[in-house]
Amino acid sequence: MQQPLNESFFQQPTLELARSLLGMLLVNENEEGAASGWIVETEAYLGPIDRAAHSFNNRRTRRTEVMFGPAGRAYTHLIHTHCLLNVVSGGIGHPESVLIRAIEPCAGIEWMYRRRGSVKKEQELTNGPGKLTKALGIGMEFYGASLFERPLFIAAGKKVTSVAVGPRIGIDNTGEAKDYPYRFWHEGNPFVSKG
DNA sequence: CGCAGGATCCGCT
DNA sequence: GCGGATCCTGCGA
Repeated sequence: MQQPLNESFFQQPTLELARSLLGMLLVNENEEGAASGWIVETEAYLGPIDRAAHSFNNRRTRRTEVMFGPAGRAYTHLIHTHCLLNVVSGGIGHPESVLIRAIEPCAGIEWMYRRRGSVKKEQELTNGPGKLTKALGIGMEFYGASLFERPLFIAAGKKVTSVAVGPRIGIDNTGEAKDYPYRFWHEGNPFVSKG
């Protein structure tokens, strides 16, 4: 049984947190058991100065409210028909977050296949931000939930030695912000969404 | 109250 | 590789 990380893990600058999250284990426990995967790809969103972030210019609405709270909570939001999972960082009053873009399946793989429906290859279960939330059964009901407490939490995983850095994905129409090197991934891992 | 657009995925070519 | 699905959020009137 995995143990959640201490809350203090999340008390670090957002870009360092995005790097530190690589290799950590994302776990969701429910009535069926536990499904989990190692984080292999993340993206940082630095609110006030980052035009690509929902919290750009400190925009504060019901949707972005949780990012103004303490670090270590979950910021979930819908895009098209999918749910995306972010880790809130930056501390109180600093609306920053880290998007979990891809994970490598660890436990509960059979349930992931069941939730993902027609997917046949293990690689396609979790190699995208909308895919991994569906595979793990994460939805908007986790908005604001603490990621250092069950049932949805982050635990110590394996050490990632080879880290690559580059621009983010899917945000082409946001001026200079699209070129910021805020994306981190485990180099060579086949479960990364691109590259 | 209506409209424009988005941190995506999937199927088909 | 490309285009459509599909629906909520934010903003302006």
